[in-house]
Amino acid sequence: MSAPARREDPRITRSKACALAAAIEILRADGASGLTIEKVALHSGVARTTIYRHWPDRNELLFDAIGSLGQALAVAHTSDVQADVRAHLRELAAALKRSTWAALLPTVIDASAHDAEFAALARSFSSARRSPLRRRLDAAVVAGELPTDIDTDLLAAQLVGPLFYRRFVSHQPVTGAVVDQVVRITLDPLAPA
Amino acid sequence: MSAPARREDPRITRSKACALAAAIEILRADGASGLTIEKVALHSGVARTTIYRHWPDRNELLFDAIGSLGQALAVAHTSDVQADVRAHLRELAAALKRSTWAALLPTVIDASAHDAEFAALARSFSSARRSPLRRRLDAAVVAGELPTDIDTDLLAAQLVGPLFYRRFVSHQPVTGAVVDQVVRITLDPLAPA
Amino acid sequence: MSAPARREDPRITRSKACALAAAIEILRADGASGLTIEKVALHSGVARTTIYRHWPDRNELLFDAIGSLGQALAVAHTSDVQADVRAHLRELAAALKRSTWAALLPTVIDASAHDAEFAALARSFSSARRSPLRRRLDAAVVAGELPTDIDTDLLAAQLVGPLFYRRFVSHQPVTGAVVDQVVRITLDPLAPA
Amino acid sequence: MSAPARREDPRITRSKACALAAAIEILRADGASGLTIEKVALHSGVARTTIYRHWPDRNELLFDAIGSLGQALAVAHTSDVQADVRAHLRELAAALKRSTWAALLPTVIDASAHDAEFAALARSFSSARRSPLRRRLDAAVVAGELPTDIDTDLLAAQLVGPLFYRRFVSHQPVTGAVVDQVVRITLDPLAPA
DNA sequence: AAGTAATCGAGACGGTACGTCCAGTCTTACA
DNA sequence: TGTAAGACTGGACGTACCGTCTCGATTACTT
Repeated sequence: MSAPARREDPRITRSKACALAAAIEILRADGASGLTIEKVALHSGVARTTIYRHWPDRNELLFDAIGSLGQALAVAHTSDVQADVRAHLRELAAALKRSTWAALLPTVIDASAHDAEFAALARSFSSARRSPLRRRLDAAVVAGELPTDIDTDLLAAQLVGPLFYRRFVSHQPVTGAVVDQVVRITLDPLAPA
Repeated sequence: MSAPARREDPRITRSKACALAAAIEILRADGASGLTIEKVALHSGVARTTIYRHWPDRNELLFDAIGSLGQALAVAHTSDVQADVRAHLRELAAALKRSTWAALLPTVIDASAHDAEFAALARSFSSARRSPLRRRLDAAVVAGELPTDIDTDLLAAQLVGPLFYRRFVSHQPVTGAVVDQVVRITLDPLAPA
Repeated sequence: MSAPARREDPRITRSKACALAAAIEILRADGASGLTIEKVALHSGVARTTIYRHWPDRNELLFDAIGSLGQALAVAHTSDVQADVRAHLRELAAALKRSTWAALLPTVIDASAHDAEFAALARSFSSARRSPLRRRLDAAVVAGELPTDIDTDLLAAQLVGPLFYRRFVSHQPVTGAVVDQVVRITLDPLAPA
Repeated sequence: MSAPARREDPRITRSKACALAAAIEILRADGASGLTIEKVALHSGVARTTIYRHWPDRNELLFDAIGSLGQALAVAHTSDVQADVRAHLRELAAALKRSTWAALLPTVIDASAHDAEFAALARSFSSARRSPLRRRLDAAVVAGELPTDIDTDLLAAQLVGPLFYRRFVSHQPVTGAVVDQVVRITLDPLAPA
């Protein structure tokens, strides 16, 4: 929001950036359990000591590295909710399949179970990601495309939940057909007669 | 497939049982990241060496400890699918809230992302858990309570997915109202006219 | 020996004085191994950088701090060498027991073994300290109180050496009786008949 | 005294011996301040962890390394005290000049000032070294070669003290002439008429 | 009195060593 | 033979200082 009163020492900026980049790289390659301060120092050229100067411990670095990853997907606002939602879920399905974000989500989820800070991160992550969809649904309610007696936040969960479930719990593919059935069964009946 | 030529040495049985019990205990208390061979040895009285004799490494022990936990929930078979499903989801919601199984699921999910063996475990876990529900839905299709042109496996995911999503991803409560809306929106329209 | 071309910047003077004072303080409290640039900076309020500006490294600071400590003991010049020497050795014994100088001497000795500069410091230290005694002995030779065929420098060592030995090597007390026997055995037979 | 109830695990014996040997080697080369667990591990091939298993910290290892060094010099027992003492002091002078023991003595002395354990080591060191000389002097007293009203322990200090003083404090050479004057001035007058 | 230069504090940086914890392998001695 | 006990190598942890290095912000001197 507001610009920092004074700008950060460029050396700090540089060190942090280097370390973070290396951390993300390692994360991508070896997963969260492979993220080691030692390795980050080696790969980034930043001294171990310096890394500790900026992140109190391994977890904080992991946290930051993951935190610098989330990127919400936009949702189109045409006159057809179902089409908009379907398009969004297709993008989500693709992201779940390929993105680094999806690859690290299990780690975040697991860490959330034991660490309050991570839980907050995870929450903000998912709510930021969910909110575009939810806003679209709210708009649909306003537009009379959906009934008013409905919890749109939960509805959003009903739309994306099955995709997450198949991706992470049942380890089944998230195909276009899957998206289609989810959207059809969930939204079709809600459309005004 | 053939029965073991000789019954297992009772000492081995004992050592394994002790170690596993201690492992589960620790898992419950400190989470998966706190599961240390060292600690298991200490708490169980079984020597570190012995543990290594029965489990090649920490992960295998973790695997076994978690594997000895899964317990599928039964689904009633009355004449009312919706009621049966609703009851099942309520139990699931409760399990998600309180059970050790739910507490360790994130760990399994995370481990699955990096370890094929864990992925298999997770898959079998979830399919075993999902199958009673799926069988109930299949029965409903046969009974004409649900249309035939539907992927019941995916339908099951649509029913449980939102619950998992709220529990682990968005960290929102999984209340009775949640279950109700999910069941209503998903199954109501599928009921025969 | 020539006066500095220009007076030193008062800020430098102040910084040096503060740092040195703090260094001596720490030396007294924690011994030489506890003397840390970091601590000096903290205790003195002088920045670490500034300290490094005036002393190339930790050893130089240690060197200066110790160097600002030496203080030769005077020797009386009455007509009785033995009495004068005895009085001097008594003072020395007291200094060995209590003074900061004595507390730090082992450090100087040790450092001397590895560092030429320290060795020079130690040498000048001890020779400055020894010289009053030696001058008194020389005077005694001139006065005919001692034979002329004697190495007075070594004789001085024979007088003070046993005291140092007991203080630092054998860790035995240096009492008045000790001083008495040393003086008696060493100087008595040298007196003219 | 008593043989250990059970003999030590040969692996321990080996590890300790290797580490200690490397430590002494390093001590000889770099002095006590250069003795680093890291270096010992590297040079000895013994793992750092193992070293810590046997010595709680760097100081203990230093202690042991130095402690395994002391070796008292014998004193001859002919009918001539002065000659015996002179020979002994000559050997001592040589040891002071060349031996590892002498090279490390300043470190021991310094450490003794701050560490009670080291002080004890130093004391036992020097008393063991001094005792042969003292015994010789005692024998001389019994034999009537020396007066009975004399503290032989202090007399020993009077003989060796000047040598230590010149070696470590005044950094002057300890020549044969030095030994001669010390013996002559100290013992000559004590001889029976 | 203003302008220049020296000195200062604050603290980031790459390093070395510390002492700790745990992993996974191994050896020895006991039932 | 299997187990308990525990030593071993090895990797990473997080901490404390080291000595070097920018940076503005004073503070002293100079014209």
